[in-house]
Amino acid sequence: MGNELGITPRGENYSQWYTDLVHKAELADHSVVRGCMVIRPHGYAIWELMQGALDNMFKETGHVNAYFPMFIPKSFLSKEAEHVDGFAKECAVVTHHRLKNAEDGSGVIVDPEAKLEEELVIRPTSETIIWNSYKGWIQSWRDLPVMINQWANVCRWEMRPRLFLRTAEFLWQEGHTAHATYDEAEEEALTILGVYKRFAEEWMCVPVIDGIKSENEKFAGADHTYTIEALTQDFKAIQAGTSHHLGQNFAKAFDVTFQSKEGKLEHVYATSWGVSTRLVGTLIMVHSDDNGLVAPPKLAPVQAVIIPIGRGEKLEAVLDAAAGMEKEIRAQGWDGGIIRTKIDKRDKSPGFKFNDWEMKGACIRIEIGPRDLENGKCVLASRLGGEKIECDIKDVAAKTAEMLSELQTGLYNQALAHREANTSRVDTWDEFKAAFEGEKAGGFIVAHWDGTSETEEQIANETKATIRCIPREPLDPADAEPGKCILTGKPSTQRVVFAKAY
RNA sequence: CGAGGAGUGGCGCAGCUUGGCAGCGCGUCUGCUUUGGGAGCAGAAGGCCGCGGGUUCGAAUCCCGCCUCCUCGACCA
Repeated sequence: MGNELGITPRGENYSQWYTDLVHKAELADHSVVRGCMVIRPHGYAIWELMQGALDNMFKETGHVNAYFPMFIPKSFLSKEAEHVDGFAKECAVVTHHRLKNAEDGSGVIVDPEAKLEEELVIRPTSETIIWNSYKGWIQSWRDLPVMINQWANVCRWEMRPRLFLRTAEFLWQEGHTAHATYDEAEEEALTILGVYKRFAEEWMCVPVIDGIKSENEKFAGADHTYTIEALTQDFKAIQAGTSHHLGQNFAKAFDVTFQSKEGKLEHVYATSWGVSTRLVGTLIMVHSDDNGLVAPPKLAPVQAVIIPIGRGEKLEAVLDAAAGMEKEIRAQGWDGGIIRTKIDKRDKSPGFKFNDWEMKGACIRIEIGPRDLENGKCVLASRLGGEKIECDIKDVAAKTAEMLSELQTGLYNQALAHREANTSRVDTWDEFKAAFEGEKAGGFIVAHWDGTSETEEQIANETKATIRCIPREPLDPADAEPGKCILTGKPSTQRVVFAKAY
């Protein structure tokens, strides 16, 4: 830890800052199980808000929720060759179904007689088990499209976990759709990409580049993969969401066919798409500061915190006023809901509470004490900027709502400015290498590439930078002009986005 | 899997070199005073020093074996 009270500053050790913040803001703990985390109520509240917003968007675009088992027969994984290659190395496997007491009294052991006939893989993703079901549900063009989402946990046995960003078990949503035509599946993949981009930018205040993954980086088993990519404060890219067009790969692997209007038997076209609790990590990485969590108002568990100041008889009057304010602020509403408001009545000093709520990312802090009460005033401070402003008590609800709106746009603008300041174009290999060397190096580097996997691999080997995506819309019109590959000098049709990634 | 580091009250750590009453800070509990940027004083509770073995009159400390975690690599839909 940086010191007893605060957290390690970002400039001193960014990784440590992130870990300190997650702990001190009470978002999550490391579990006793390696690679797994305990998501604490304050962190889970952010995830619930994300779920709520995304779930609405999925339903508005025609999807329904369902739930499939977490255990997948091992044989299912081998049905799609690329898919198993992509996940085999990180699967947890269930081999037995019973424990028993050891005969020597040393404790509990796995009962060797309870071995499963077919081992079960704990889902790293659910394509295989879901497509097994779809086979039974889809016979005719009338059964299509199938547009199902599930909220679930998945397990990927990662070698190097990091709270929220990469854990062995994580929470996510995964959408799995089936369509009659390639074009329809393509439209679906892009619709979801749009949902993800809108969620990142409008809810999380995180500007993202949306684009298509290179062959090296695409999902195992996909025809092609779309992604949204964000930039952190330490100049690395975070893949924040992906939407895959699976073509007919899984339909062929699981033999899912339908009779078309013309009476022909055809394999269906598929998509899958997901975002995970990694979004919580992304949120932290993009916005938070040396005083703790900075949460965008739409996703902040506490949008306004009222801190009553005073003691004895005077405190009673202050608490009365605070209760009245809380009621008005909630009723005021913002963004189509109540303003999530809390009065901090803990027996702690005001200074402690100020710091504590900054750590936990409360958007607006409202101070009220005897001094204010006499004048009919209170003091407001936004989590961004933080300067105190005086406000009439009668106006506090309206002012709070106004400040939430300012914070929501302010955070987005700040993150966008950071991304723009750290997005650059280079045209020579020396410049390119230099861009990724040293402590503060990185950011998005927009450069020409000859389109081959070999070149991408060589670039990654020498610089650790990978192609984050080929943007759907050029970030700058000139990016769409042809040029020469940064490494090989061969012809390139357009610039692509490179970065070191989390 | 490779290289480093660390396991000692709830949390963070010192003590180990040179064996001799298990300590400190934070937190917790009690009381009094305090309250506009992490309050003060007084008192209290709380530990099988990661596990197993060895050396010794005596081991947190020395020796051997094992386990776990962290950091940095490698790996990574």
